[in-house]
Amino acid sequence: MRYQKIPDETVRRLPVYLRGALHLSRCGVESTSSEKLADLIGVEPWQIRKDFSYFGDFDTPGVGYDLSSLVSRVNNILRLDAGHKAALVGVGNLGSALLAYPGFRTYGFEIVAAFDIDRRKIGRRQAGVSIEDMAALGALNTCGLHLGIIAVPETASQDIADAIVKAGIKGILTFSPRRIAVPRGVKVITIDIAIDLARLPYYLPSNRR
Amino acid sequence: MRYQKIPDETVRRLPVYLRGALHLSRCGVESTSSEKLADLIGVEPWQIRKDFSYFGDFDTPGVGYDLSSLVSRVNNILRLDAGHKAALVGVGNLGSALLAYPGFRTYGFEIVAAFDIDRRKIGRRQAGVSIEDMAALGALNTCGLHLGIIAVPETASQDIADAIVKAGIKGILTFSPRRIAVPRGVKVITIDIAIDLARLPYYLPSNRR
DNA sequence: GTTTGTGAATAGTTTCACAGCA
DNA sequence: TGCTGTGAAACTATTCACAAAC
Repeated sequence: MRYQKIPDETVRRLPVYLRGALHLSRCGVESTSSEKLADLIGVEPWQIRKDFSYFGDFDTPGVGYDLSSLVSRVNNILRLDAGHKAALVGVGNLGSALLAYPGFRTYGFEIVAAFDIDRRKIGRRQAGVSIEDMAALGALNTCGLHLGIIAVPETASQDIADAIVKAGIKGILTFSPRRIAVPRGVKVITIDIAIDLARLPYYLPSNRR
Repeated sequence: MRYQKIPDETVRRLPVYLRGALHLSRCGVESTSSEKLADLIGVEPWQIRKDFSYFGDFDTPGVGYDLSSLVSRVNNILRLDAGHKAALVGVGNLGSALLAYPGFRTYGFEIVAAFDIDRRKIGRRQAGVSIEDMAALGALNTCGLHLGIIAVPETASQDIADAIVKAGIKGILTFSPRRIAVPRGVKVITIDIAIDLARLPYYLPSNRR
């Protein structure tokens, strides 16, 4: 069933499977089944099998998944195997937390550059990265970076996006809830922290449903 | 078309519409059309109309949406109109950023209690909230709080979830990527910061699709 | 026996096109 | 005329059930 469109939902779940597989691996487990993995991460086993089936040739029936080949296969599909360097723009409260966040490493990401507009922060080092002037964003060009993380106030996010796209960034993770417009070929993923909380009350007991 | 199952995807989009409507409202606009709102937030107009149609009686055809009634209607659907008080557990890098995050207010949320395990933090005030000992989590019971935000290290998240559920929390927003088991009737929403970044490379140009 | 891979059935969501109201 | 509300069509994703592989 190779060579057809991969559902976006499948792509969204692959990192979840990857995390589960890495976790088991780190615990010394060498192979697993769709059922065990599903239990661990909280999905149904056939969902995992179906998702993997889009890519074909995952592993042999009857035997389960070999964790190390599973990990490298998913890493390869997601293009994570080479590792990725990212630039962070905005080193405020959230930006600082992101700089220190250990979870990026799980997927081979590393924040190697940070920019801010605040004179008092420029030149300082934080979590091993030195904070540069936003005006120097253009210099990204030469670094082989193609991922940017935006953690600036809402009103500035479009300007920053324009600047980093000009500097060669092809993928943006933004924490600003405002929509940002980018040219074709640039992919934006938005994490809006408050918006997920906003639908929690709807699902609380005693709701009308 | 009232009184049928509301799609989860619709519920997920309502806060987006709400934010757009609030934004226009704050800019002095009094009414809008599905097309203008759609343009602002980056969806298609029929999506908005369809989503609203599940709830019936939104506004009169031919005239557009009155913003203030739109806002109060959506607030009411999402059960945001009474406001919500939340407790934060874990005041590390991320927790501190969340305490200072202004975006929660958009939806009527307020963090009114914070807990940490670190003796040096307990008793201090941060962003107007005093940090309490995690051992005092049980005292939540009496506060009329039913939302909890978990920003503790992965390994501790299940214990914290158990503790706050015991203290009466019905809705949890967790930033820990590990699956949390909760009793029926408790709703968990997970924000996994790194996992969204992990699918960015897949969508980058030069991928095999 | 166990476990995967996958066509087929079911469920859910998006998109369209247009009737109906102001 | 302009815009919403919505049934129906098209599309996408989930779930099942079981054949094939070990």
